[in-house]
Amino acid sequence: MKIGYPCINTSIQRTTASTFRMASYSEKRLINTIKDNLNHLNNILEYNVKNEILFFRISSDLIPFASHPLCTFEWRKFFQLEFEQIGEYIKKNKIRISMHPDQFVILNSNNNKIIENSINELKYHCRILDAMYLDGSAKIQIHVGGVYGNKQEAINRFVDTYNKKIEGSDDCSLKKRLVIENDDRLYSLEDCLYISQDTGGIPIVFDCFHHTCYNNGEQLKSALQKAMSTWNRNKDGLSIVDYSSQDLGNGTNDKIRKGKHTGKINITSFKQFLKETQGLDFDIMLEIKDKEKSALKALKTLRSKTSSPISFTNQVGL
DNA sequence: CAGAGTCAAGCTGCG
DNA sequence: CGCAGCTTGACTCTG
Repeated sequence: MKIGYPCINTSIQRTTASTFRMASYSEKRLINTIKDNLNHLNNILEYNVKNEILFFRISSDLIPFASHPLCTFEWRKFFQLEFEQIGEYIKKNKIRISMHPDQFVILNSNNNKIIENSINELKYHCRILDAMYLDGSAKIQIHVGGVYGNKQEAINRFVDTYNKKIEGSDDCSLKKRLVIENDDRLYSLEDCLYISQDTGGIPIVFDCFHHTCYNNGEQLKSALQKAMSTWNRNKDGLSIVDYSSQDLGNGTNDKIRKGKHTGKINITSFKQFLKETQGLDFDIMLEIKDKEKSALKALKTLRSKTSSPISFTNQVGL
């Protein structure tokens, strides 16, 4: 079991800008930004290894405008050496890597142009992981998409796009990396399981918090086991679980939307989660605003659990 | 230099 | 109908 956090490290000072506006686009600016971003990624990974955080989600902003027609620069070729070095570091330290494209990636859109743009964006994510020569355990996770007034049709469109348009060639390993995640309003775990079957087994990232927002009455552990059954441990690595909890606000504002992520980890809830899922092994991505701070706390909690007389079968580093 | 306005991209539910 | 929310505010202009 590894514990990780997404995209940003709040403890590492950064002086350079990580992205820029389209109006400021130039090849020179692009190259400089990518250089800084790769350097910064390297610093984060070193921080993580030093602190034994061995799971990390790489930001989709690593290469600004990568899937935009405006960007014709061959960044993969230009930075091949840097990508390989980072990849070596990742493999040497057995770091788990994932990516999560943003909300604009919609494979079940009823507009072909949006599907095309989405696939280009997915290919961009895939090229990063391929450039680092990471295996199939380095995943790209997306949501199923919109409902458009008819869920069954929307699901069918997702399956159709996946089966016909997602490549699985050596050149682009997208199919072996792509995984779906249950969301908090539209596609439940049950919907995802249905899609997994129809796609010949796309793995499901179990988002624990989303599951509490939207479910079909399954208990946590059995729900998690169902999601885990869609993963092939040899090809896909350990199952990934997204963990967060509800933002309860500061007491003065009780209108916080259901589904909003919390600012920092609640250790009592986290312990409860570990207790309820005892006996299962998976990697946990903490979707929590204070990032590495919560990851450090969670790791400490996990360690104290594993070394306590009440033996947990979850073990760090497996 | 601080604060406000704006930023490539989609969809949904709320007020 | 505008806006917040989504994995994350950051960049850039104005005064």
